[in-house]
Amino acid sequence: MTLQQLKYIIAIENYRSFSEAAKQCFVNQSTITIQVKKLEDEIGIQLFDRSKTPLTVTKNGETVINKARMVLREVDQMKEMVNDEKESVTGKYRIGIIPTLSPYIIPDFSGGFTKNNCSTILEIE
Amino acid sequence: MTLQQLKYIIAIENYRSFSEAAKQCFVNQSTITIQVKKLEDEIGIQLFDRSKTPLTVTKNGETVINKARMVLREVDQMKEMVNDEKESVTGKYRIGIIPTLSPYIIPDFSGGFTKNNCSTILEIE
DNA sequence: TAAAAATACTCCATAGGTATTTTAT
DNA sequence: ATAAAATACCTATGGAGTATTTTTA
Repeated sequence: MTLQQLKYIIAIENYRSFSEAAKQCFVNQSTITIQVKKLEDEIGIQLFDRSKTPLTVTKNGETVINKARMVLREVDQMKEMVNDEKESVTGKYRIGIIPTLSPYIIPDFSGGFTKNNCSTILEIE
Repeated sequence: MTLQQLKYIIAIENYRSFSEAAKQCFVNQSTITIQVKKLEDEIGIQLFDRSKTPLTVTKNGETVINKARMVLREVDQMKEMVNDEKESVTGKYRIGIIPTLSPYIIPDFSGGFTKNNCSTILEIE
């Protein structure tokens, strides 16, 4: 099972079509066909019923696709959390400055340090 | 990002060692090294600090690994749900039988139909 | 000096592409 | 007849293995 396969089956459910899902995922139709079949083989169930047009999602398919959405949501959250943490710089900073000048030189950091305003500090230092 | 890579980083956190994680994942150490580096490159952060022995997990690493556990948990739940549904057969059944014989032939289905007891019925039919 | 991780290759499994055939409206 | 899915075949990327070198305690 790959995260790509999960994206594919979600797209298929959205568009009720292998061809359309392929377009939306920027791959060709045979890729979708093959990857869906691989996933179906791996978990041992049929996800879609292709005997009609448009295709239908099987009962098991609904279960799997709903969970697939949750999996990909977790992955997205992971990336978001990392990006948030990447921007915030943590640790201790010691700044030496003449008291009279400090209000003019040191900007407002009440919002916390970020890579942007922190690089400024480092340059001052 | 692959589900394998997520399994690798979880194993590393468990054992605080690339080599030991490799053993537990039944791959060799260079595979772990390379896959972790690929993941780190993809999400743009360092997950582990290798400059010490045993290695340490970075702050961002903790975040990612915790989320990785949640992702894999969702995947496991997906498989469980599918297996549960695979065993239960749904739909309507029509059984013809002489009333006098029914208590002797038709077993107890109060627990619902499963592939096991259902195949029995089909043979009777 | 003895571990653990990084590096340099090699191999091959497979994701994805192209072209064509089959199936369903 | 036409659009969609399946199939056959090809290519190339990358996951994993082996061997070796660099680190760290």
